[in-house]
Amino acid sequence: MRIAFRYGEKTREKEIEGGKSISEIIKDFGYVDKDMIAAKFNGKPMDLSTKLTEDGTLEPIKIDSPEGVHILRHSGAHILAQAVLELYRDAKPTIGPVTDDPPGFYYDIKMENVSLEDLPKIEEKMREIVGRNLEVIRREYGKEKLLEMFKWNPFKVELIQENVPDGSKSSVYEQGDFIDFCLGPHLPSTGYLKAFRLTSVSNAYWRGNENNEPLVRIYGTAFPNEKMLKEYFTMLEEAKRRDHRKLGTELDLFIFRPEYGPAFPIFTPKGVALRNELINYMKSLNRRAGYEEVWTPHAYKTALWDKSGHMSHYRENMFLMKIEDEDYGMKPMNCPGHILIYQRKSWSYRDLPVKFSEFGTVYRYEKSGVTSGLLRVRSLTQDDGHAFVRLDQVEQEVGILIDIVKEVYNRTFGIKELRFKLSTRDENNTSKFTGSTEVWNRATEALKKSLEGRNIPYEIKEGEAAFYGPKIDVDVRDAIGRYWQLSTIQLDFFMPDRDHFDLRYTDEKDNPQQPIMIHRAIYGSLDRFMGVITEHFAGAFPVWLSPIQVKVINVTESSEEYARKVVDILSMRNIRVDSDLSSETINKKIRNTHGEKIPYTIIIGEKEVAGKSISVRDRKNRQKNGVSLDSFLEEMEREIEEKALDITFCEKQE
RNA sequence: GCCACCGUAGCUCAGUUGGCAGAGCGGCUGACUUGUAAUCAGCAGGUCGGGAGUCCAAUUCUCCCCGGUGGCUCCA
Repeated sequence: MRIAFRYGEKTREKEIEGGKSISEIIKDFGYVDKDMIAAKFNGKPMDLSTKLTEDGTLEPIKIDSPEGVHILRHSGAHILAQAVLELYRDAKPTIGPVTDDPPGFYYDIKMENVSLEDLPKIEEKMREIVGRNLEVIRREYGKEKLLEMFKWNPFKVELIQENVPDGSKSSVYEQGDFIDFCLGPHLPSTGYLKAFRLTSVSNAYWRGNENNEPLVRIYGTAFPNEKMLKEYFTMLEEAKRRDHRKLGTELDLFIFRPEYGPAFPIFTPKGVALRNELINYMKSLNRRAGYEEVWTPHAYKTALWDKSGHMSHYRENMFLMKIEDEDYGMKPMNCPGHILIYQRKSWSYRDLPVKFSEFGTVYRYEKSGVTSGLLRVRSLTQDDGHAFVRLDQVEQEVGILIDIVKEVYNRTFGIKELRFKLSTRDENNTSKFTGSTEVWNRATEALKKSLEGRNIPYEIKEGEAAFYGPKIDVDVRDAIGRYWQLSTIQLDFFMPDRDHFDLRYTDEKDNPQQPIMIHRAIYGSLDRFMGVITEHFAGAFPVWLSPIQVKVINVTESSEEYARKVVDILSMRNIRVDSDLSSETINKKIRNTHGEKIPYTIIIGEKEVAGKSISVRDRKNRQKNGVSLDSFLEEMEREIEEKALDITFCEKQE
């Protein structure tokens, strides 16, 4: 057979006798590399032990390549399962995949519960197995034989039944006494797994369904070398320091009182300062985009929620109550309120689009297990808005919104990593979606065009549209690498229709028409957004957002009066200023102001009093002495006005 | 919601054969008057998440609640 061998830029070709293994063939080419753990044959990853019988191209897979790491981790999962089986005889491994996010692997195992303290023991057993350097052997068997081999493990039996067609063969991987039903490929031997660690233990259900058997999920990760493993854990610790729950407490932005309201955030003065800045900024963007601000109540009779469809589609997430023998519901969404405002008069096609915005606080019952800090809560304030548009206006309106999303995230907040998702109707299951195919298609096309016209890469999530229309969602990562949905742009043909609110406008031929509603939020939820930016900035907010923008500290009592004067001037200029004029040492005061991540600290001592000046220190430890208060104010007001991401006063030349 | 782990002062955490509850930070008071990342001393602060049980005795053991954290199909 004819084999081409490619590494790097070079390709060589040779006639090879059929039936030789990949590692033998590669050796024939004179290639030796101890980091090679597998190879691609015609682009498909395979074990080094695979025997080739046909022509093709071979390429080595090195342990530090993306494919190599994947194989490494997959073998890590197998070694984990082997270790568990050696320690817990009754354990029954189920599935053990590689995960990208977090980078690593897990194995779901039916076994007695283990805690974090058990992990070192399992890890040690894994090291022992690695030390044995067991050869990893791939074997193929027919379905009957596989079922026989795994009859002790009902989960594997189920997997075999499901994945191996009758009469066909599939593979298992064997290392020492351990054997697993698996497609592979894997490391040549267990000794290649050098840098790994078990990270956590959790719980999952067979096939992710809570009605199925609970399984113990053990997480681990592996890297090509110790150095990369260490770096990964350093990065994780850094992420923990950025956790908004920790920073929120330290910086005094919000509190929770779970005994009175689990997952109901309470915002303190500093948190509200930040929140108000976010709100004011979004209000200006909304005005620019033609949204008129409105305000609607927090509760309505359920009659409204019946009409909007929430009572039938969203009931289990609603806070319901009875008042004077009438049923009421806290609002889970603002849209019906905005519809009432639309309905107050009649509209011509010339009036559209009609757009309303509201910082509307909504209440949603979330299952207790899914709430998380500010990122998933039960009372949240949306920067909500609804546009009532004609079908021919959808593309333009959505385009305006996408531009705002980009401006807000990329430019103003410096968040580059956005994930756009287009959720569409599942064509094979149209029953759960309302409206005509034609309208769906045209609307979905309009969303696509708005994205593609701006060269925005996006994922299509088929079947994940809301029942009332397709949508674009934007996700952002948190400190631990989890994605959270923030912005959303949703099309809705459902609430305006005859069965619901029967919205109208009059077209150019004097016929009644139904507008399409666009539900949109840029921050999504202010609460979640605050959590995300707290982690993004690691609590060191740009000046315009900082709850405290400047702190004034004095060196001794003799400079107190002058310091107070500086504080007064700053606060008259609408700067959020704090001061520490106590008898603590200057060292301590500086330390504190750094801990509070305050952008600028003004230091007042005898020299400043004498020179009618100030000294400014920023949170990056830079300092400018003896400058005028005016020049500082001017620069700071510029930073606030421009929403500058960086603090630069102290780096400017005199 | 389900499962695992966890719950001690405002915050971070100690506290083992079950025997009167601790530290640091923060707060308050006083002394000190300090020039660039923790001055010193004293004081206050806890139903050991809540309830029930076992025991002479429970923060500690058992059970039930309430919360928090992580996870709940990235398939073999």
